[in-house]
Amino acid sequence: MKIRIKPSTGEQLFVYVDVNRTEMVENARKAVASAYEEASGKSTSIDQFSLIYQGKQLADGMRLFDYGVKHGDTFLLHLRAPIEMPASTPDNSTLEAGDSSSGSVASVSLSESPSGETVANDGAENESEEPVKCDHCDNGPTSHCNYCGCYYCGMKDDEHHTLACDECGRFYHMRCLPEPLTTVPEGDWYCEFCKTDLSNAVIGEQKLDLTNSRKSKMPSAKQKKAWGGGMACAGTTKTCTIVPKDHAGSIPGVHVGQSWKYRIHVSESGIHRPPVGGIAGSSTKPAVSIVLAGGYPEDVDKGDEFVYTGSGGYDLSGNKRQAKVQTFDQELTRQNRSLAMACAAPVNDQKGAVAKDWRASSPIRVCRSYKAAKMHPEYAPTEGVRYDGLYRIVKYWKEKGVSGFCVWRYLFRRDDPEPAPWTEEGKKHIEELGLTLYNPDTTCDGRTGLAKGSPSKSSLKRKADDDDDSAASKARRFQPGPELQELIRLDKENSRLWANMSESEYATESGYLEALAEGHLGCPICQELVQKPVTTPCGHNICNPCLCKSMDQYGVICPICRSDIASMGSIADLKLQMNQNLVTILKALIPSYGKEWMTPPKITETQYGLRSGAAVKK
DNA sequence: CGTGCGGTCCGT
DNA sequence: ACGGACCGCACG
Repeated sequence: MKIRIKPSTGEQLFVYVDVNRTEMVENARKAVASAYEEASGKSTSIDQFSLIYQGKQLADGMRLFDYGVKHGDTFLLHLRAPIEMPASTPDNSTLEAGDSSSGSVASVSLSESPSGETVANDGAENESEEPVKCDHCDNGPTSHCNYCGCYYCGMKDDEHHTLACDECGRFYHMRCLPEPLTTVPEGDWYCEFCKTDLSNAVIGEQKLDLTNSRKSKMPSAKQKKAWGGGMACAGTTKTCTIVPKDHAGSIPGVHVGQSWKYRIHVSESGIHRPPVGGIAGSSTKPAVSIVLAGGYPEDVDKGDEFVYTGSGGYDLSGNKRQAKVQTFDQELTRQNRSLAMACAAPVNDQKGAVAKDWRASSPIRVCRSYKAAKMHPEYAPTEGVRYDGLYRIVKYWKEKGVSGFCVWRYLFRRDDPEPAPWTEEGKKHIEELGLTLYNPDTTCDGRTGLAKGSPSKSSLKRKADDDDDSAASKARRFQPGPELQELIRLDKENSRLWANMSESEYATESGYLEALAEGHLGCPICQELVQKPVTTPCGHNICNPCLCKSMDQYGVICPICRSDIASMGSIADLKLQMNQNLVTILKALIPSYGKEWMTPPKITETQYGLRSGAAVKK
C-alpha cells in the first residue's frame, strides 16, 4: 500500500512511500527517511524524526496495522525523536504532576465558543464540577490521552498553554507544535492536520492580520471551511470493496434514484469511480459506468434511450475544463474503446458496430448529473448526480460533430428491473425506499444517503414495531432476512462477527454491506473484501492467497493478531482452506461475489466476441 | 465566468 | 514511477 508523508515543517513537499501494512514502524521510518532524503535533498537520520498518524506517534516495535493504517493515509513527518514502545518518554514522566489543571483542558474542549475563536486555556474557572467525559480515556488526571490531552504528548497539563484547532477541535500544547508558539494566536487557528492554506495559518510567532485586507471584505472571508475543507479537492475517504472496480452491473445495496451532491461520493459508492471523467473504463476492458453531464453538444437524451458522445477531441491544455470547440477528431482509444468493448460486437474502430443482440452487451451503470438538465431537463436531476440504472449499448458509430470534427457516438438502451427515476413509478419507488440526496454539507446519516429526520412513509408502517422513542431518527433499518439468518447460523466460526453485526443498527443495506466489508471481512493484507476467505481460530478473516503470502514471510501466525494458528494445521493444510459457509453468505448478499475464482459451471460460456482475437488486433 | 487547486486512473 | 487526460469544485 502507498502512504503519503507530509513534513510537519509546513513545506509543500509530499512524499509517497510504498510499505506493507504488516511492516514494523522502524522499518517504515527507514523507508520514509530514504524517500524524504531523495525528495528534499536534505539528509535525515531515522533517529531524528517520528511518524505521526491521526495524532499518534507511531512507536517502534509496533506494526502499521496496529494503528489501523490504510492505503492512501497521510502521515506527518515530525522532527522529534521517536518514542519507544512500552514506556512513556522520560520527558513526559517529569511533567506527570500537572493534574490540578487537567480537567480544564477537557472543559475547554467542549465549551464551544460560538464565534469559533481559538480558545486558549488559562486556568479554567467554569464547568470544573462537570468534567466532560472523554471517549478515549478514563479522564484520569495522570493518564496520557491524545484526545482530551495534547495531541502530541498526551499530557493534560496546561503549563505550556493549550490551543484548540478551530477545524478539528483537537488540543495542542503550544510548545509541542512542530512550529512551537510562544504567544497565543488571535483569531482562528488551525493545526498541522487542518491547515492547508497558509493564509489561515500562524507561522512561528507571526500571525497574519487579515482584518483589514481586501480579502477580508470578500464573500469568501465568511467561508467557514478552510481551503481544502470543501469538496473541490476532497479525496476518497473510502473505497467500495464489495465488488471489484471493473464490476459490471448494479452495486448491491445501491438503488436506482439514489443521488449524491458530489462526484467524489458517487465514486466512493462504487457506482461511478472516476472522480472526474464521464466514462469508467480502459482500452482493454468493457466500460462499466458513465455520467451524463451535458459536456458534449452532440448528446441526445430520451430517457430510456440516449446517444452518448465519446471523450476527447477537445484541446484541454492550459488548465481548461472544457474547450469551446472541438479541434481534433476523437479516436476509438481509451475510454471510447472501452465503450465499444461493452457492445456485443467485435470492436471496429473505423465504422463502429451494431450489437447482434443488444441484451448481450454488457451492462453499464448510468448516472445523470444536474448539469445535463441544461440540455435535457426532463430526465436530469436538479441537484447532484443520480444513479439511473443499467443500460446497454445497442450500437456505436463515428460521425462529424457540430464543430466538423469526428466524434464517436453510442446508442444506449435502458435494461433495468428498477423503474426509471423520472417516471411516476420511479418516483414512488424512490419515495418508498426513502432515498434522498447524499449531501455532506447538511445533516445526513453517514454515507448511506439517508437524511436524518426525514422519515419516509414506510417508516410509519414500521412505527408499531419500534419499541423505543425515536422512530423518526431510525427511519429504516437493515438486517438480513430469515433465509440469510439461517446461513449465518451455519457460519459458526464467525459467530462473534455475526453477533456484532446483528447488535448494531444499519440504516440501509449498503450501510450493512459497507460495515461488513470495511470491518471484519476487509482483508488486512489486500484491503479488499476477503476472497477465498480463511477464518482463523482467533476469529479473523483473510483471503487465502494473502494468508499464504503472509505465512511464507512470517510463519504460521494470524496476520491480524499474530497469534499462533498452527492448530489449524500445517502451512500446506492451511493453503487449502476456505470457509465455505462464509462464501455462501457473501454470495447471497453480493450476487457477483467470488465469480473470479468460483469453479465455473460445466456449461460452455457464451462468447460475445468481446475478447476474441478479432476484436483486438488489426 | 476564468482558472487555481485538486483527485484518480491509465498508458507510457 | 510519472505525467497526461478528464462530463470537478470553489474562489475571486
